[in-house]
Amino acid sequence: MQPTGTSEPHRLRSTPSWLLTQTAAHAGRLVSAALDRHHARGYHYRLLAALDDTGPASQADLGRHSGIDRSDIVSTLNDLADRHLVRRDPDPDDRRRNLVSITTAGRRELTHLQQALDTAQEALLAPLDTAQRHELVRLLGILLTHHKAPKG
Amino acid sequence: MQPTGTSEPHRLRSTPSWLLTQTAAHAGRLVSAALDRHHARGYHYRLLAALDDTGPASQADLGRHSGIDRSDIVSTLNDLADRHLVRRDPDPDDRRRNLVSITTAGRRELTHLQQALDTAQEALLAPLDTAQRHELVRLLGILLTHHKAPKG
DNA sequence: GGTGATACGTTGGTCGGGCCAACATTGGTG
DNA sequence: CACCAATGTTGGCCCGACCAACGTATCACC
Repeated sequence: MQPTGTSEPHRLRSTPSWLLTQTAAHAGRLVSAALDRHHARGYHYRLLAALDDTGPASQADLGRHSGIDRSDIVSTLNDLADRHLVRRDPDPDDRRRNLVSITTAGRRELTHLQQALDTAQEALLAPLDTAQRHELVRLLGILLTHHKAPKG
Repeated sequence: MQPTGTSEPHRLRSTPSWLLTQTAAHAGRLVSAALDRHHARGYHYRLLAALDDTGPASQADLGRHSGIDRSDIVSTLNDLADRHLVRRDPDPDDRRRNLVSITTAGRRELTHLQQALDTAQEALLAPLDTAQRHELVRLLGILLTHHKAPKG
């Protein structure tokens, strides 16, 4: 691979943050395309997934769980509620909170999104064998854990 | 990994694209903060780095080289030119092209940005040992190569 | 040599994800 | 009771990644 025409500067090619953001961009394109076919975006999936994992929860909790800002939760939830994939009921025990729960249709939709996502993962990781995939996930997991709990 | 309080859904935690985009987000925050101290953004660094690597080049070539859209090259180059970090001269051999070259001040600025970025990389990769860092870079490189040359 | 396709720089948008500030309401604690 | 913290919501901002369109210039082909 000589400096033939159009490859990245080696300066960037060996910069971890560049590799990360670029690979993430590719991943994002695959994921967006997959979700788009179901008229959904990343936030929609994330919220449904979080909801399915935790059961009914307040919007603030959902936000913390999925890494989405409180304010972004609102509009995403509006979308999902409009399509009846989610229900928003006042929490009787704390009138500040909304108790958000996933509906049957929501769970069904989540299944579809999940399938689409799984396919996208496969496309993303195509050039890696099983061991490499696990190693990648492991390394990324270490980084993620480290940078989200800096207090330790 | 028990459902302890406020961690991500395991569903997401084992999804490569999620790990990638989240880690990339953390990386992006570190990098942005580092560049911000020099009043620069990612595009500024990328362009300077590409320019320093390739030598004087047309905007289109710079775009291909750095993965930045032609249209975004324009405004970024405007910024850099305003600060005299870059020069834009008409290419005598092809009057469609601008020949963009990095100035001495630009090269000096690039050095500063590079130092800031190196520090950010270190912070980003802190929890990984040397072997793990290399492995991560290697795996990401494989993915990147694969997804940018789908013809192979 | 003329003509049609292609490349270039530029303008002016769009979109998604990640943020932040502010405010009213409600809850807990001194 | 007074105060502070949390919640939902509105309305904004930024950055990176794109896309369509246009005028100008160049190239390839007949």
